[in-house]
Amino acid sequence: MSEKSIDSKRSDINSLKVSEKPSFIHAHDDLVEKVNENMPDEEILYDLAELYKVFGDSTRIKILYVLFESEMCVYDIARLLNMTQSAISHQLKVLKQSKLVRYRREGKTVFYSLADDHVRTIIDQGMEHISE
Amino acid sequence: MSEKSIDSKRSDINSLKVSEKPSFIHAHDDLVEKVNENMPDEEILYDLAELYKVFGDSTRIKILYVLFESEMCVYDIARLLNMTQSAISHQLKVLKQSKLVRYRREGKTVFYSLADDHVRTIIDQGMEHISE
DNA sequence: TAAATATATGAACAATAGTTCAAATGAAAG
DNA sequence: CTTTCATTTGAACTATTGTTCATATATTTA
Repeated sequence: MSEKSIDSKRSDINSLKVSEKPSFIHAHDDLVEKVNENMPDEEILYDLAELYKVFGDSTRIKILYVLFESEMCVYDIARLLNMTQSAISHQLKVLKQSKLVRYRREGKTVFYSLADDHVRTIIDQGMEHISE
Repeated sequence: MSEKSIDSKRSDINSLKVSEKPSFIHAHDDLVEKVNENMPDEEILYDLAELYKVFGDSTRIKILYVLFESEMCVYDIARLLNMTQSAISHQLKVLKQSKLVRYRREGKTVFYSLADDHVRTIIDQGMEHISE
């Protein structure tokens, strides 16, 4: 259980009076306080982690890579990745919820495509990192 | 079980002869074939997903945000995030293994800092995405 | 309306992962 | 070399998650 409390806005180290902290312990109060002030809200950091979770599965990464090149229907994505249509559909749902892909219906077929260009940038940077 | 087979290099849809595919099913063979040719190797896509998994936890995101501002020792990070020192140490290990942070020892204390600038770019892009 | 195709969904199962707790290292100071 | 502080590590527990299987929904056509 890692994503438990998203209600408390900030860490509360600053709410401790200096006098309550054991003085013999190595600690850099001024630095901690300064950094703490510049931290984004807990909720934003949580949402950010949720976004990266979506990228953190190789099936979804493959789907995104496929959509880099062309919009594609569910059945073709499944063939291309050699996976069941159900598995792909489940993952497309996740991608849809994160607004990373969009879709259009054409008769019985649903075509998926990339939602915006952040996806490319994020993946490009990741590629650079692992290529070092 | 999602990250099972990393040995097979590419999807094998193209190894099916056209005559073996049921003809009544909606499919776009030429498109699938073309996209398949441009797909990176399975292993690379797997590593990429592994990298994003590291970003996909709010504790680790917070640690990275802290290190944006300053190098910091384990104890102070734990105080700042209001978590146990052990939990932080476990997560720092993960970040270390992905080469996202580095550390230097000074006496009993270990200071952690960001490894390179890809981290900032990736997180900045993620921030942009969720801010829309 | 019934049949066929394309996609979506829900429950179940197995595997993964984050935190806690206890204990082990590592380094400096007495 | 024993004690103290800082960090690391391993095992256990729980929660989360990706796939499968069966079934449901949606759209077109006979």
